[in-house]
Formats: sequence, structure tokens, C-alpha cells
Amino acid sequence: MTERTMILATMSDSDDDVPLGARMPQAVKRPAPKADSSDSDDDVPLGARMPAAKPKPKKKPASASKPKPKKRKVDSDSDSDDEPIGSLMKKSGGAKARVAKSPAAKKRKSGGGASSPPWVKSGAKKMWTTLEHCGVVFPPAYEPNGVPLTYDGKDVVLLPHEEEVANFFAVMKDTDYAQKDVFVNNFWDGFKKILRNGPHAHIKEFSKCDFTKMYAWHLEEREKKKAIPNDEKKRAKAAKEKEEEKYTWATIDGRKEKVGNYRVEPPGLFRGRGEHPKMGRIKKRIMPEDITINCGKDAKVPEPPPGHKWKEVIHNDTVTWLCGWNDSVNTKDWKYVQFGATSSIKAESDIAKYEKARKLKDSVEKIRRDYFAKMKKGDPLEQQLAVTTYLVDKLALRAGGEKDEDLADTVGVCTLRVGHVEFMPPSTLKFDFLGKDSIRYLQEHEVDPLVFAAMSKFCKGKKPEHDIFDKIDPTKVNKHLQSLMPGLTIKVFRTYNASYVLNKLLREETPDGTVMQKKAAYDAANKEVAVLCNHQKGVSKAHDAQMEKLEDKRKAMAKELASLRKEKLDKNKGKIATLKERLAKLELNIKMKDELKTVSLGTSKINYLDPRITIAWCKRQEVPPPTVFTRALIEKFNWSMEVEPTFDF
DNA sequence: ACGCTCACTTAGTATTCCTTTG
DNA sequence: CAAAGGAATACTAAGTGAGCGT
Repeated sequence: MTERTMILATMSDSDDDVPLGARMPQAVKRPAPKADSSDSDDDVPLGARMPAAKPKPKKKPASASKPKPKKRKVDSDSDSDDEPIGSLMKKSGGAKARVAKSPAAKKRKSGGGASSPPWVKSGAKKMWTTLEHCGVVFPPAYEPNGVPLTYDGKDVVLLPHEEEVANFFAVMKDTDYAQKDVFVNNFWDGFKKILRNGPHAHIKEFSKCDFTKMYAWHLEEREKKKAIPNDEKKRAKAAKEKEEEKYTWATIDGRKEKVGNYRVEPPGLFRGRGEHPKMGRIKKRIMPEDITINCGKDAKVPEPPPGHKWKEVIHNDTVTWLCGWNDSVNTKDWKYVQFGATSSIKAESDIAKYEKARKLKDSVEKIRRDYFAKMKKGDPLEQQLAVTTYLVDKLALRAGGEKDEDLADTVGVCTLRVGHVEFMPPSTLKFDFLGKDSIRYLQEHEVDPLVFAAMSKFCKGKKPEHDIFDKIDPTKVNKHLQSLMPGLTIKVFRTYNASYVLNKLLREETPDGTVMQKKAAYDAANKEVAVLCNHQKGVSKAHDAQMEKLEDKRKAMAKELASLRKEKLDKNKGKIATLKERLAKLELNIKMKDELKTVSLGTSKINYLDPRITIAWCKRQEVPPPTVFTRALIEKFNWSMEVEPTFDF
């Protein structure tokens, strides 16, 4: 029995066994965006940057999207990423704005002076004075292997850039992605465009393509790699590390600090989560010419690879990123190289986050009084503010901003639709929707009768696909929250809730006993937080087999115990006692393993739980911190290690 | 007020590493 | 010593929210 079944009495057990990627669709589905094969911008070889200019039809009219009475971003601009660059340049916003403002800019600025460089926002806070780093590491160039694609029964050796893309697809044969039409179609569209103007343009039908040889080659390579002796692997790894060492550090205000993701993302097929309309699109190879470098104006500019140059070098001291580039699939997304989790810049913002959450403790009663008052006698907008705040407070839901249609259809509190909630009188609500990462939120909660009534009212006369909270959005909720506590936003409630619950449970539920037992209590508290925040993970492929094995072990042990008992011999008493104990331990183990199979403890540990709660508990209970924190976590939370044992969140 | 971009946090999964087991 | 199993780390997608321009 899983925790989720405990929470949700009516939930059927079988739901927990759904394999990754096959999680149930949400109760209400927005009409799927029409496939749009006119996307035009991926039709160039990887690495070649400028697509041919090409007119492009608009996607479906807004009316085809879900019949939502209120504004939803019309899709026109989600298409813009597919428009020829030339036309993009004329429009405002996005990557091109950044490009446009670049070259003019070698102007002075920072403190208070006259004119600012174009990258400096007026109100932004200065984050550093000096910043120096070595830039990024690029993935190795593609090495052609000459393994053919079989087309219509005949082997075809592709050009290197064609072969590379074919391999992206071939190696994914045994993933769930390969079974999804959207993924395959997107890949195929991209691949066709790559072949289109080359010698293999005759490859026109997916059904005639056979990637088996490429896949087999990939498996062989994998085996070869595995067969390399261990010490040789180690040596190669050490050599690589040495080569990359300099990229792992950056110097900010004179301090040498760890860089996070200094490696440029390699090309491949986009692996969007859930029903992402763009899954399978080709992620292009990022070139130095795509990369913007941010460093101090007096710093040594990192060397681009020989024969290349950076797209741009800027000196923006109001941001903390070191390098950045535009994502080729989700073209308005930026990818950044940031400082690592152990850096002081991240530590500082972590501390600020937890201190803000602690401050919420002082305001939360006021906020609760406020939302109950507004529920009773507010105008409709105020009532919606009140109810969303209630849900954020009690259930720790996410904000839920409007999303473009070229993204998976997921929701948060402000975007909940009527079909996502089931009313179970007298006052229980059953939620069933897809949240961040398309993770299903399926929980029942008894709510205050006022909330139940207000929700009923909001849903009345609406269709399942209509928004419940049609008068508000996260900005409005946050504005309201900030009127009650400066700096308060929706997401603070998740941090507050998670840390508050951990603090409370650790104080109330830690048993006297061994470190192991205390650790079990910690994990139990951690688990409660994970369930609250709906942090899930896929069930590992081996889970069932592992459970079966454990079950066999349990049976064998129980049998042995029974036979020992039957003998009724005095000398067996000790044996029976130890065996009983071992059996109990095993049973507990089995139970925990099953309960945790879909629950992810790590996410809350890394992002939501004030480490000072944990460290103070460790001190009080004489539990060494490495019992509950990994080495990386200890480093990340270095700033919390000197906390007083009496620390209370 | 609204739409949109930018920067940064939060998230699940893939891969690697380390330990245990047979 | 290899294979299995599980923990830890690496990776990158997907959120939030400030702040800008209109």
C-alpha cells in the first residue's frame, strides 16, 4: 500500500504500477494543438545556422484552442520561432532583441554614472565587481562511423551530418519516446529536412527506414566501452578531468568558486516531458558563435576554440551567469552557465529563501484571517484570491502561470480547470491534474466548508475545460500576498510548508534509539514533505523483481521460524528471537521500499528543507550529518553547519 | 494591465560510481 | 571478480516571478 493510497482512499492501487511515461492522462485535456508540419526552421544541417527564408502559415486560430473565456496567449508567437530569421529581426523581443542591442555597446556604466550599456536594466541590483572565468567546454565533434541506414531494403551510407542525426534516433529505439508518434514525427520532419537538399533526398518514407544496423552498432560500442579495463577507464577520466579543470572554476570578487554546468549541451533529440508537442525535434549543435560570454570588463576574456569567435562578450554585473546561449528547440529559452551549488552566490540566495520562509511564520495567521474574511464577504475577485491563497497555504500547490500552446499542458493553482476537481460532499475536494513535469497530482483533501462552497460557485455553469479562477493569475495573487507581507510570493509557501512540517515532525517523532532508528524517523518526516509537495519518481524497471525476491526471502524466513517453533525445543528460544527480529526488520524494509517506490525524497532535501533544521536535529540527536546528507549536500549546505542545536524553524 | 523576456530555482531522469553479493 | 543493486551525481527540462515595454 502506498502513501498515496493512504491519502486517497479511493485511488486504485494499480495506478501506482503504471510504468514511467504511461502515467494517466489528466482528467481534462485541452484540445491538442494541431500538428504543424510547416515548421521550417530546422531544415538546415546541424551547425549551419541560417535557414532559408520561407513564408509560414499561422497555426490554428485562437478559436481552435480550448474554449476558455479569458485571454490565452494566441499562438501566433509560438510559431515565430519557426519563422525565417530575417523576419524575426524586424520584430521585437526575444533573442533578437538581445542580438540587436549588442554591438553598439562598449559603453561604460555600472554604479551611478550616465548612460548604461544596453544589457543593464535600470533597477537591477549589482551582483559583483570582478568576474573572470574560462568559458565553456564543447562536446566532441561527431565522428562518422559509416554504418548505413537501411532504406527500402538497401543500405545507404549517409553523409556525416545526416548520419549523426539518424544515430540520435537509432539509439533511442528502446526508450518510451521511440513509441510516441509525436516524437517520431518531429524527428522525421527534422531528418527529412536535413536530407532534403543532399544526395539522399530520395529517403522520403519513414516506414521504409530501418535503423537496426545503427542501433546494433551502438550496442556494440557500448559493450566495447564496458570491456575497457577499469584502471584504463580511470586514467581516461582523470585525464579528462585535468583537461577540464580550469573550466570548473571562476573568480568572482577575488574569490575562486565552483562553476556548475560548464559543459555545452550536446546535440540530440529534444526529450520533453509529458505530452510535449516538440519532443523529438532536433537540438542543434551549439557553436561558439552561438554563445554569449559575460565577464568583468577588465577580466581576461575566455578563449574561443581556435578559428571561432563568441557571439558576443558582455559585462553585465547585474546577473550571475557566466555564459549563455539560445536553445534551438524552445527558441525563447536561454541556457546559462551558472555558479555551482557550493558557491557563495548560491548559498546567499538559499539563506535568503529560507529566511523569507521563516518570516512567513509570523504573518501566516494574519494571512489566514484575511482569506477567510474575503471568502465570506469579498467580491468575486477577492474570493478567488482568497481561495487560491488557501490552496497554496494548505496544499502547497504551485502558482500555475499561463503557458504557450507549444508546451505540455500542465497546470498549477491559478490555471486549474473545472474538470480537475471533483466535489465530494460535504467538504472534500478530489484533485486530479498534471503539474510541473507532467507529474500527476491526485489527492483528496477535506477543505474548509467556505472553500468548498466558494469552489462550487466558481465552477457553476462552466464546462470542464474552463478555468476555475477566471479573474486572477499568479501576478495578482502575488501582489495581494505582498500587501500582507513584503516579498511574499506563492512559492514561498512551499518552502515554508516543507520546512515547517519537517521541523515539527522531527521534534515530535524522533524516537530514542539507535542512529538507524533516528534516521528512519528522519526519512519518514522527509517522506511526508515529499508527499505534500507531490515529489514523485518513476518506478524502477527492476522494482517488481526486487520486491518478489524480498518476498521470497520473507516467506523462507517465516517458514523457518514456523518450523523452529514447531520443534518446541528450549534451545531454540534464542534462535527464534533473533529470527523474529530479522523477520520484522525485513518486513519493515519491504514495506518502506514499496511505500517509497514512487516518492522522491531528494527534491525536498535539495530545494525545500532548511538545512539548519536537519543539522540542529543531528546535533541534538547525535546523528552524524552524513547519515542524512550526501557529500554534495553537506558541501552545498556548508553555511548551515554551525547552527545552534536549539535552532527552531 | 497586459504580454513577454530574462534570470534564476526547482524537477525528474540518465548515467556513473560504489558497495554488496554470489 | 563480475554482476547486481542502490546511492550519488550529472544533466537539462520546466517552472516562478521581476521588470520591461506597450
